[in-house]
Amino acid sequence: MDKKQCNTSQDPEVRKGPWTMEEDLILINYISNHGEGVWNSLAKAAGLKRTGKSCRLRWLNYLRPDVRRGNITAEEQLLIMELHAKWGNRWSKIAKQLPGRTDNEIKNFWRTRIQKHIKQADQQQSNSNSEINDHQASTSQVSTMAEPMETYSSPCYQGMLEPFSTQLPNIPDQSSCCTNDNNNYWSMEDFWSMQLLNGD
DNA sequence: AACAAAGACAACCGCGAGTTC
DNA sequence: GGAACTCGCGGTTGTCTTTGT
Repeated sequence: MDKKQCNTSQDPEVRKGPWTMEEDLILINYISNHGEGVWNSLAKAAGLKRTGKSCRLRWLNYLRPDVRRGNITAEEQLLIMELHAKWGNRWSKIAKQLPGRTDNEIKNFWRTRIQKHIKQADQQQSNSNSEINDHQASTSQVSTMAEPMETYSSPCYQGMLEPFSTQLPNIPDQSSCCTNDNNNYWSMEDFWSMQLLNGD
């Protein structure tokens, strides 16, 4: 049997792309009633025209009641950077050290925020040290970052930590940053409140 | 006000590991 | 023992939003 078949079905019935609120509700209702199970069967049993894989991802990254959404705090940023230095791109491993955060969220955070800063810092560094450190400044660490930072000698990481660490005294309250500042997200807490009220 | 570029996030894909039969 | 199947991970792409011109 072709492994790909279970992942990328040719079935035109299989939906792709952004999840609708209705699909989210179906998935939440099904899991709250039956629990998590074999995802492919779950998708079918729940009546969702999605792959099991898609359902799993949606549940883990977005719908789970313990998922924390919203800004990553300075404290978390520091922790991510420390753990990335230790383990490299082991996002799921890093995510386990950050309760409520998903590997996908951390991965995206790293790519969009931290790599940008590294790139900038690296450019500044290479500009100032271009004559001295040609071989260091021209490494490909920004493009992949696939290895633990401990293997890198670039001083840009040192500079990276400072802006975050200086923010530490002003770490915002996590509960407020996750709810009040994200009006464009509909709250999963609402769903779970509804579930509780419905006695499900 | 309209458009383009950049940023941020959600979702998909391919692959390897683990499990079941 | 090995084929079939599922799960989980990391990389990549697509889409929506925000910002700048």
